[in-house]
Amino acid sequence: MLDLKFLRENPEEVKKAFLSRGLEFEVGDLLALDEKRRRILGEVEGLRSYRNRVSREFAKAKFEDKEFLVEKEKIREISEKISHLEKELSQIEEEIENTLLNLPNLPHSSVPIGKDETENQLIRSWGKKRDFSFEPLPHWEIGKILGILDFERGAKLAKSRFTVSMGAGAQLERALIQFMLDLHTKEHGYVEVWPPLLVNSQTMTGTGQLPKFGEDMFFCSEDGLYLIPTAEVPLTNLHAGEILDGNQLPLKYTAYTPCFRREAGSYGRDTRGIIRQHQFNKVELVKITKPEQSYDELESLVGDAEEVLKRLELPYRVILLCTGDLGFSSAKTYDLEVWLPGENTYKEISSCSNCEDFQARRAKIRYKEGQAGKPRLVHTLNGSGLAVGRTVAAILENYQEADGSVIVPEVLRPYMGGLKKIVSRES
RNA sequence: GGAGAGAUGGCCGAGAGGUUGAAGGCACUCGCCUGCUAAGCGAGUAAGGGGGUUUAAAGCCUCCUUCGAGGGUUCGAAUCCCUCUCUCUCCGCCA
Repeated sequence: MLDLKFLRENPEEVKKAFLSRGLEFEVGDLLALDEKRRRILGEVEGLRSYRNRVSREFAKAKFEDKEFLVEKEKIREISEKISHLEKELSQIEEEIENTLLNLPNLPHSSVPIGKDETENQLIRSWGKKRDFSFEPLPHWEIGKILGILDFERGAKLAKSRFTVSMGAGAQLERALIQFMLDLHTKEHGYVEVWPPLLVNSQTMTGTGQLPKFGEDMFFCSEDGLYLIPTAEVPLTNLHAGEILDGNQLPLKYTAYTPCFRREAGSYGRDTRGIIRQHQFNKVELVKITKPEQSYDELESLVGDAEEVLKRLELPYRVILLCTGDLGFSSAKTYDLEVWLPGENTYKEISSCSNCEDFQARRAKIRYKEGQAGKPRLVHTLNGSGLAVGRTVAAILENYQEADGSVIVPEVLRPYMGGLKKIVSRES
């Protein structure tokens, strides 16, 4: 959420920042509303102050005095006026809140200006694309040949964009989750969390999914709960409403969770394979930091995610998103894109963002340095470390052999009972 | 799902219509005292918002709000009434 004070003092800067995201927003109305709010607030407070003072005197007064009765009537009228103004005030405040909740974050100054993904910046590439002596297949073909990915039965059980993983396919998901969690907890210092997969609307508002993106989520209306689209939601909101001890920052959390997305409006994109599913596994990384350390922490967060790809020996590149491609809550985002030889393309497999105080302001996550001083908003960061389904796809495509079998990456073998090669399953 | 009890500051806990933003304790901070430690003595320690002061921040001054959330009664509500949420105990159900 945008800081109203910042907007008040830098209206032109804010306008320009939104424009760089492709959002035309007239700040004038909001500022006028804010001015009106402060005017009425001043009036209400003055009246309340008067009422409080007189009421306190009543405590000592004789209740039968004529003066008391007259004054009492007067205060009654003032109270009516107050409640009238309060109603107006809360309407204005709601309108302001509503507007602010629907505005995206401001891009960081290091983010390149650009209108869409074509203007994203390549930061670095890693790994060598393998030379195939045969035509590499896309992962859905390999999955079918091996009998480890079943799209028809997924659609039968639920609907399209649901897939059943069988045998080594299911095992591969589990092995990857275990491998990633072990890496992040044992070597990168993250605390493992197993959070609720259903959360309430307040939590969804804290990280920015609501009110704007309700359509993208599965919602259980009976209970007012949403299925999480990413573990970023419960992890970041863990400390919602809290004032943390500055000495404990940064906090680093990791969680494996299934993620649920309705993918409304993505018809026709990635319709084949397991790249875009309604339900997928992901290991998420979240950091809660002081403002002055958040950009260093973003770099190391990206490194933590990259390490997974390096150990799996999957070629990838790091992309810095331009202003026009930036997510709603993010001030700066790096995407990791893994090489998919079967589809001859790079595909996003991780997205690492610094949300600065955007989510912290919504979720009221603050910290205090020692005894003295005011609470300050923390910065929140999140990144995939990694999307598990897409990692499976990348392994199938990068490690495929001419006979249709797939070599198991070395680091995963201990997690697969020593399995070195996935061969066709007798179905 | 049924019955009952409860929700107060960083924590524990008093408070039952009127200078109570809230006794007391614990914890913490600063000072004093003391070979060290412990104890003792003194002072202090909630958050949000508006306005003022300041180049700005910090700080300071001032006002308002907040005792789970929302609404009501009243000149005045932590205290009375209603609704909701959550926690605990017992019963039922259940992996």
